[in-house]
Parts: sequence; C-alpha cells; structure tokens
Amino acid sequence: MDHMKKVGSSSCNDGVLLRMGLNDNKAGMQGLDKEKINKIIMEATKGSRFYENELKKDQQVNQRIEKMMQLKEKITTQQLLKAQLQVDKLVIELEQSRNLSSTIVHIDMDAFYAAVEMRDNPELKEKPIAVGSMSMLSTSNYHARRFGVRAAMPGFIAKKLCPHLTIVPLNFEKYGKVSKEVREILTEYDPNFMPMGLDEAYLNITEHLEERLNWPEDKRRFFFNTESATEKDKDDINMSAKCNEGGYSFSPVLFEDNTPLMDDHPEQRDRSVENSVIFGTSAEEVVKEIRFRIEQKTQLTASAGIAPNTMLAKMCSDRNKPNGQCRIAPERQAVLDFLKDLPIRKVPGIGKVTEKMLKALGIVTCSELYQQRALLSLLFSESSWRNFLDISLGLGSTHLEKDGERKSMSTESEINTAEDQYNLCRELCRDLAQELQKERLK
DNA sequence: GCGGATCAC
DNA sequence: AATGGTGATCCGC
Repeated sequence: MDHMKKVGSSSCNDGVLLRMGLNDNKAGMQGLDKEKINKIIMEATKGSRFYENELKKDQQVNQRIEKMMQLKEKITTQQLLKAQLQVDKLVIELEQSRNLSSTIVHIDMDAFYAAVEMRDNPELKEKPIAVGSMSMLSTSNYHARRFGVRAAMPGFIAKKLCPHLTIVPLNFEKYGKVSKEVREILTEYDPNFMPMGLDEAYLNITEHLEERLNWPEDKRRFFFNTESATEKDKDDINMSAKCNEGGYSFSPVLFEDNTPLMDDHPEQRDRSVENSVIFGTSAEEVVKEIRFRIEQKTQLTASAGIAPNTMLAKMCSDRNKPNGQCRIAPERQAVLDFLKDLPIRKVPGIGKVTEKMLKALGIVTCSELYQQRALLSLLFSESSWRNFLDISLGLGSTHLEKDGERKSMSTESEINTAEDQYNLCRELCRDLAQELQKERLK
C-alpha cells in the first residue's frame, strides 16, 4: 500500500482547515454547526496575507510529514522488531518507577476574563461576550462559544459568526487583582503552588492531606458569604458591587482560627452554623473546599482536576468544565482507563502540528500512541518519542518544580547552606518513603 | 550558539 | 481594516 501521496492531496483544503478552522475540542463547543462556522471563517480569511502565510506554514508541515512517511517506508520488519524489544524494556523500567503517591491538583478558572467582566457588569450576563479587540480575542463566555466564538479568534470574524457579540476590552489590572485573591486561597493548601498565567495553577496537596487528617471539624468549616449575591438570586447589583470592595478586607479574617469576629461587625452574625459547610478530609473534599472558597470570595467559578501527576491533573480539570471537578484515582488501571480513548490533542504539549503528524500515522488516541511506540521510536527524536511514551503510559511530574531550585541544588558549590541540606534530606526521605511503599505493594 | 518551529497562557 | 506577545523547549544547522 502506498499512502505517500495522500498527504499531498489533502493539503489544498483539509490541511488549512485544520490550521485555521474551528477547534471544537474545547469546553462548551460541542455539537455546533461546524460546516457553517468554517465556511464563514474561510470567507473572511481567504485572500488575506494571514491566509497566505498560514498556507505556507501548512505546506511546510506537509513536507515534514512526507519526509516522515518516506522514512517509514524504509523501515524493515527486522528493525521494527528490534525497536519493539528496546522500547518494551524501557516500558518495564518506566512502569516500575511509576509513582502514584502524590496528589496533584490543577485549578482552572472558568472563562476567566469573560467571567470577571460579567461579574462586574451584570448587563453582560445574558449576552454572548468576548474579551479582547476587533483584532484579537482572549476569551469568550460560554454563550458566545455556542456561535463558534473562541479564544485566539480575531474579533471581526467573531462578529460575523455572532453579530450580537459584545466585545469588552482587556483590563489586565483587574484580572491580576482577582488572580491575587485566588492565589491567597491556594497558598494555604500548597505554599509552593505553581501559577500558570492568571487563571490556572498546579498544587501539590499531598502534605496538606496528611495534616488535614488530624484537623478538627472547625478547621474545615467555611461560611457562605451571605452578603454576596449567589448565582441563582443575583438580582441586587449594588449589593454585589459593594461586597466586591468590602469583601477584600474581611475575607481573610473570616478564615482565621482564633479571631473573635462578631464584636465590631454585627452584620456578620449570620455566620452561624446553618450558614456554614464542613468539608471532609479526602482529596475531592479539599478541592470542593478550594472551589467553594474561590466562589465565595470572588463570585467566580473554577474547575479542577485531581490526579497523581501534573499532566493527568490538567487533562482532568478539562473533563467537567465549567464549574466541575474530576479525579483520577491513584491506581495504574484508573490512569489507563482515563487515557484509553482520549484524543492525543487533549494532552498538554501536543499541538496542531504534532496532532497532524501523528494522524498521518493513524494515531489519534492515547491507546494508539502506545500501540505504535516502536514505530515512533524510529521516526522521532529521542526526547519526542520518550515523551510520547510517557504520555501513553500516563506518566508526568509528580512534584512541582520551583523555578531554579533544582538547578541550584545540583551545583556542588551551593550545597552548603543549612536550608539546602535540610531540603535535600527532605527529598531523600520522601524518595525513600516512596521506594518503601512500592516494595510493600509488590 | 542561533534562528526557526512548536506549544501554552 | 484587521489574525497576540512572550517565554520555554527542542531541533537542525
């Protein structure tokens, strides 16, 4: 069979659509009229400089694919078998070093910029809106996504898809302020949490979970912010606006342990037991608590993923978006079940180009990525195919690297401070504990 | 090393 | 009329 020319022939239209057309693999974009949307996008884009440039880039990708397919043709059964043996040896090693002992959380604010703008201007609440300019949109609310309007789309095209779209200009100062409020909560669960931009973060809550087991209920009790409007009955705009300003100063106090609260603020009396929730000690409960506190403090919702490593946690947080959460249990089989039919495009690090290259090899899902591991080891660079292998096994970082910390630690000259020695010892102990745990599980 | 490509926010 | 700005990483030269 000769598939070589198939790539070339699809380059005239299909390929460009893949590059410029609608990406519906994001939250809130299922089941819309893709044909119609793509037609509008193509009409607006054809003939532009941008279009010519995209065409050129697409052809470069096609050339890469063609080169890869030629390489593939030359591979003998013998080579493939040998590669299979080598890769499978590595698989066993990787499998042995699989570490399921960390609990990693990925927090993702829902349609962040758009949600902030809607919160601060309730007139926008029922409308399709996007944040950005006529040239470029940063994000859109879920209403607008029904029209195919999404992040990274120019506003003038979005207007064609959705003539009633309201475009709100960016206000980074405001988003930064809200982001800071969220981070104040996150840092309580992991002081080393890792922010990714303004609206996302990874947390390692392994330690928090241990400590939390001994906590009394009162330390896990949180109060509804009765002054702030909740989703359902948010009629009073002034009220919520006022709470915005005021909430900033009183929120932190709310959660402090031993402060006498009621005295100088009589209106806080409604912080009685019936206005509170107690969260449990499991990872799910911790994340529910985090999301609850974020919403009480900012009136914005977040989605979250819980998993044994960052890659899985990130994909998990996407699953029940918006305003949902999802957990992958720390078991090998649970990880593999999650990956089974997952399209590789959902994996962080796999973008449009890699997706297209792998598709040319008949690989769309993570299972297929695993199936073709031997072939991939012959067609891609070492770091690439090893990354593919990690992905298909569900392996990823189990700790959050603090920027630079690793590097300075490994240089001998810097290993002298007491703090470094302490940290090093701490890490060694943790590694040892993990080893022991693995031994016991055998 | 450096520039180009890819990817993510 | 109009299709981001930036940083990180990897690859090939």
